[in-house]
Amino acid sequence: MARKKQYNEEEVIKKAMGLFWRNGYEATSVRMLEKEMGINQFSIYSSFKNKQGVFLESIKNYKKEINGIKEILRQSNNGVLGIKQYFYNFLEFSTEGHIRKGCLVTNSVNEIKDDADPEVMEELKKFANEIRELFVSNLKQDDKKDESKIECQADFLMNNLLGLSIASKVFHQNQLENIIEVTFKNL
Amino acid sequence: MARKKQYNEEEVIKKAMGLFWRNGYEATSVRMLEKEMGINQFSIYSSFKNKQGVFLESIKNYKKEINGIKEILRQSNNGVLGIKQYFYNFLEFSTEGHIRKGCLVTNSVNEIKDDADPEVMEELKKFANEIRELFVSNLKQDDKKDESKIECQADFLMNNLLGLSIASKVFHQNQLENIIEVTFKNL
DNA sequence: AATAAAACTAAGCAAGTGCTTAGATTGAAA
DNA sequence: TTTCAATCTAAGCACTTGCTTAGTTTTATT
Repeated sequence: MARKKQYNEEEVIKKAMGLFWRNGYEATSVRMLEKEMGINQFSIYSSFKNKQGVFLESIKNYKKEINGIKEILRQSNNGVLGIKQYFYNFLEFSTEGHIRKGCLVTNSVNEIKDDADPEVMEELKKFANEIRELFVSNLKQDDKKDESKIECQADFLMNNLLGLSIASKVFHQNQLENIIEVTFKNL
Repeated sequence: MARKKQYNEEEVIKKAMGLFWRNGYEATSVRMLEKEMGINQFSIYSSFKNKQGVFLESIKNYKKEINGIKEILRQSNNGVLGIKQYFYNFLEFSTEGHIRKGCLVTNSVNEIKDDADPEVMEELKKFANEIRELFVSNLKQDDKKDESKIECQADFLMNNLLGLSIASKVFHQNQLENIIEVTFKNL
């Protein structure tokens, strides 16, 4: 007794995610989302409540895609080397054609004002910590490291991952590879 | 035979810089600049041409303030240790009250779209490379390091500096200190 | 005191923002 | 085949954006 949706919500979110990733949150207008997602504003608002809703859903989708990479590492079970591989994957992942997009989460952390959108910020912090925990569990796979050293190294690795997202916009490919090599040299 | 300006351009730019730093480029409107700088829109446009002009001038001012720190290090002449000190200074510098603002340049690199504002982007890249060169010259103060190793380490250090700017918004103070310690542990 | 150029104020412009709503279209159940 | 709620389109809402302009005030020089 009703009409069927003419679009698939997951499909249109993927497109929205791409736009947010390339463009940033604020710089992406609902009109642009309309075009990119290929659906009318009304549909956007009825499916995702508002622009923030589209963004939160985009972050969820991003998580899913990242989880794909994470899973590979978790299974490989080779500690620090696994993390290093993750860094290289990340470098590829954050590049589209010749455009370096960085990491959607890092970009957003930097853009979104803590107090202006606490809900989104909370989501982003959670995400960053999930990756950090992944690093911790991988570091534990290598023997003879005490707990506190592992925590420090995880922070250090996160810092370099966050940095790469920005560095990728300013530095050349070979510099980015240098960075990864030096980062893992003494771990 | 003309009226005198009722404001000092350097003074109002300092205020503008603070606002851009806290708020980001896009999120700062000319109306907000009016209030913060304490002058009328007309004056803003006649002194600095447009919003981008105010921003470029703000970056120059930021450079000046950073140069203050840089000079201390240059004179101290103690290589890697000098850079480490710079990192700690940066951490303080990027904090105002309890609010972590990160680095104005890093924030901007992340926000400004390469092709949308190439002029600003060029300025930011130059700035990043100036700091990198400072690192290179400090690294050379320590003996027995070959050229290529120094270049790699400079990239690595820049990556950690860029990272800190974002990490400071997501992690706690002690984690930030951990990061610096691990970064310099094996240099 | 008269002049005129620079600096000021404040109103206003077109275009863009996030979001809503009135009305036409669809399509599965009655 | 009729019904009617979900889905669509497109126009429009109030508000903000960067920037301009008409008109007033100031002030060093004549």
